[in-house]
Amino acid sequence: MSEPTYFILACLLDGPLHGHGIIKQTLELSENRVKLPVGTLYGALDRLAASGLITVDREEIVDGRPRRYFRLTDEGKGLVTAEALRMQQASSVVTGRILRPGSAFS
Amino acid sequence: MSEPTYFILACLLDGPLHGHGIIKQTLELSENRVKLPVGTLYGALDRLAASGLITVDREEIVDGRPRRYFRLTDEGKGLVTAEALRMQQASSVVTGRILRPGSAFS
DNA sequence: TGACCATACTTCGCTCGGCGAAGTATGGTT
DNA sequence: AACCATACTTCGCCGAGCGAAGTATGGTCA
Repeated sequence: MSEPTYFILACLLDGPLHGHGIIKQTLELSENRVKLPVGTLYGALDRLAASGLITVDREEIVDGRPRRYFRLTDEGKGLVTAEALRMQQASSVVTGRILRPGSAFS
Repeated sequence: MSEPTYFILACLLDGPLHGHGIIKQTLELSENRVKLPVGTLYGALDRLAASGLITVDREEIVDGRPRRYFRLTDEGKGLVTAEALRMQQASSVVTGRILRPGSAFS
C-alpha cells in the first residue's frame, strides 16, 4: 500500500471526513510531511470505495459547496491496521540493524 | 519508497549481495512476506544504481554463472534509514489510535 | 468594485514503477 | 531425459501518483 492511500485510510479512523478534510488531516497526522495532491486523493477515494475499503457516509452542502463524507468499512479498518503492523516490522529490520551493531550508526 | 525498493536497500546493510541473494534475503528479512519478482528486482537495481544509492561492488563467476554484487552507498544508507524512521512514524499514527482509545481494538 | 485567496470537487493525461512472462545458460538431482 | 535451482536479461502491460486546468462559492482587503 502506498503512503497516500495509507494516510487516507488512517484519517478516517477518527470518523467520517470529506475529501478536502482528508488532505488537511493527512498533513497533520504526517507532521507536515505528506501533502496529498488532489489528483491522487480523488483517484484513490474512487478506488478505495470501489474495492469496499471505504464508503460514502453522507453528502452535505455547506455554503453552496458540496461535501462528500467518506467512512471506513470494517475491511478498511482491518487493512490499515495490518498495514501499520507491516510497516512496523519492516522498519524494525533497518532500525534494529543500523542503530545497534557498533551503536555508532554504521 | 515502495516496499520492494526498501527491502533491496535493507538487504545491503549487511554487506554486498548479488541479485538472487537479495531475493532470498528479502524473504528472510520480511519473514516470508515479500517475494521479490525478478522483473521488479533487476529493474529496481538499475534505477538504484543510476541514482547513486547503490553501486556494483564486484562481479564473480561461480560455477560458470555470473554474479554481480551490489553495495550500498552512503547516500543509500542514509535514505533507507530515513525511510525506516518515516515508516515508524506513519505506523504509530494508526497503532496509537487503534490500540489505545477503548483499548478494545475499535 | 475588482483582485485574490480558501474551500471543495472533477477530469485529463503523462510517466514511472511493479511485475508477469519468456528467454538464456549452467550444473546437480531423480 | 526431465526437472529443478541458481543467476541474469529483456519486453511490455497496467495501474497509481500526480501535476494541471477547470468549475463553483464565499470571504477578505484595498
